[in-house]
Amino acid sequence: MKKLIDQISDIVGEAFEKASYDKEYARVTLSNRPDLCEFQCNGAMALAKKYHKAPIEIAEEVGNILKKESSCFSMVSAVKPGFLNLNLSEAFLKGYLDSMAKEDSFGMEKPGELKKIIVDYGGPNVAKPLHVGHLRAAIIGESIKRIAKYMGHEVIGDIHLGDWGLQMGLIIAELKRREPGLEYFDESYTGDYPAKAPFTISELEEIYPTASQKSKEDEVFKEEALRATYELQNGRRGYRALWDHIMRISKEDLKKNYNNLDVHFEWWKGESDVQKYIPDMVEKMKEDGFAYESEGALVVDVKEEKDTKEVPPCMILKSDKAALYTTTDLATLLERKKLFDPDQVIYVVDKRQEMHFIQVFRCAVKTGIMDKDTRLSFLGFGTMNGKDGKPFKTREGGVMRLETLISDINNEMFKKIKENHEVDEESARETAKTVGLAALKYGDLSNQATKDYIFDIDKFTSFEGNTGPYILYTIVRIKSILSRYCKENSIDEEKLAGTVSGHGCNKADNEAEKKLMLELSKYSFVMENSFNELAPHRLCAYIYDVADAFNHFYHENKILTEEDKDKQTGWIALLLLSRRLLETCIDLLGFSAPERM
RNA sequence: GUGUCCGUAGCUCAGCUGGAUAGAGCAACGGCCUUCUAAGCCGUGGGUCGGGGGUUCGAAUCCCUUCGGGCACGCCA
Repeated sequence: MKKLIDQISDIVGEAFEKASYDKEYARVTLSNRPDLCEFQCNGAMALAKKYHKAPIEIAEEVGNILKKESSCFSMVSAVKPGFLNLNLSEAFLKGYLDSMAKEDSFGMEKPGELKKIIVDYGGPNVAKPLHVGHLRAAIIGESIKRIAKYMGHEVIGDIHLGDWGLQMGLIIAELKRREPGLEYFDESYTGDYPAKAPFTISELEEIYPTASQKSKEDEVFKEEALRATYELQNGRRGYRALWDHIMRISKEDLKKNYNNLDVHFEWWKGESDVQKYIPDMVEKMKEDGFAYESEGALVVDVKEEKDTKEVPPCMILKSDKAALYTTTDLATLLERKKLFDPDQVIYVVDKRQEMHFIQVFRCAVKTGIMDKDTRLSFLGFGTMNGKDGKPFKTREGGVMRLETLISDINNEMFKKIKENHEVDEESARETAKTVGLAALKYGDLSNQATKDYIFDIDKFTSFEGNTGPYILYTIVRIKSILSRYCKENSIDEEKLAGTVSGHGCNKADNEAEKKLMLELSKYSFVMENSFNELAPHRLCAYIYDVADAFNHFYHENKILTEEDKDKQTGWIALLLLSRRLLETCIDLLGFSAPERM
């Protein structure tokens, strides 16, 4: 089904043609003056010069044709300089919404070309707890992934673990100092290693920062860590066994934490998975003449003529011949090409890494790791700041763990729920979790991803105004009316949609009802837009508008006590559509609504 | 220094490929609960869109310049 705005543009376009004007100028947009009209076409003003005619004349001409020949507008008027103002007829709007209600995805057309897309988000390091720095990648990435899937693309989310390199050596070295007697450190040991790890996740989380700090102060220890890293990477049995333990325990913990955020990855790949590609990849770059030595390191030039600034060469190997971040990212692309052959890879990463990814993308294309027509997208997000405008910290100045943040929010929500209603402990806890997650995610996603934003726990948990809880509250209201309606009329709730589908919505008979219907009709337009721009905040703004329109409608019309049963049925159909649409949208944002709150 | 992003109401943010009187939320003030959840609704006040030029019939939006801030600029990830 064509988007409403396109349908109208087509109709206006025909009128343009009939008046022998170029129909390219007939594009209709949403009105920026809702007090004057619902839609507008500004084409007449742009055409004036071309046809040497006053814009208002053109607008009037086209307007007259529309008035005569089209039944889909309830108002057509040409105004002042040359605006063509349009209001949709109630019958046309009803027809459009009824089609939306019947079709999959509310009639949104799938893109002509379905793509294979990898979304790279997450990027946590093993053995380190998730902290607020990981939050944005998880929230934004998950939403982008869900939206892309919804559009019909084949999408894979990859966590891309930081599970290789010095950090692992540090942990092993520190462990060796603490418990040198363990069999993992005995090189003559040939038996099987224990199935149980010699540490818990909380010990692991303490070991890493300790070791990291120590390596900065203690040269000898640093040497040990480097050596352990080297030995691990060269397959020392005991170290490999320890690494396996670290990975297993960490992944388990990560999974638990990401599950709490309702964030899920299709691939749990990491840096370690692609090490095997590196030697051949580097060798080929040398053979093909792309990689050369510079200041002892192996680099590939990636600067281009159109650059406005200096783009340093992409470093493949350090002067000590060790691989680095860039190398691993290139090898990762190589593997992705091999395993999935994506049309697009979207990196949801801190925007400070932009230069690095420019280098990697260019190098990958230049050296033939990726095809030229594969789209490599960098979605850089801004920093999460505290109320003081500086990077978010705990009161003590440390990094706040994600777990702490989530439980703080949930507790605050729980308190609020208990204050508002009499509910039992267990269901209040459950609701608090659902509402808390919505508050957190909506608070993040409603801001433009690329900008820094102020993370204000008080604001998010106050849940008044433009917040996740407000959206949920609206949905809960709708659900509540629908279930009462079913009870009063002895209808099985499951079958309600079928019962009213023949009737459909009403031809709006009041301003509030029409406003809601108009908002709902924008759905496909907004959805496409937020995918094309990788902008979940557009979806947030939209559902806020829908919720706002619904609440207005709710206060203007008493649905359950309406005596005109025909009208009431139409409203129920409208509510069903509103609920389904809102629930679809919040699912794409990564949260859900409770039954009551 | 070079590059890049940002600067919109007291605060936090929107503003679609330039369009008619710049919008929300919070905070402030005033209304609305015997009727579908008041986590709601309605209303009032609050802005020379950092400054200055330019392009255009028309600029918060495009270009230039200037001021202020964030960030990035070869062996960390």
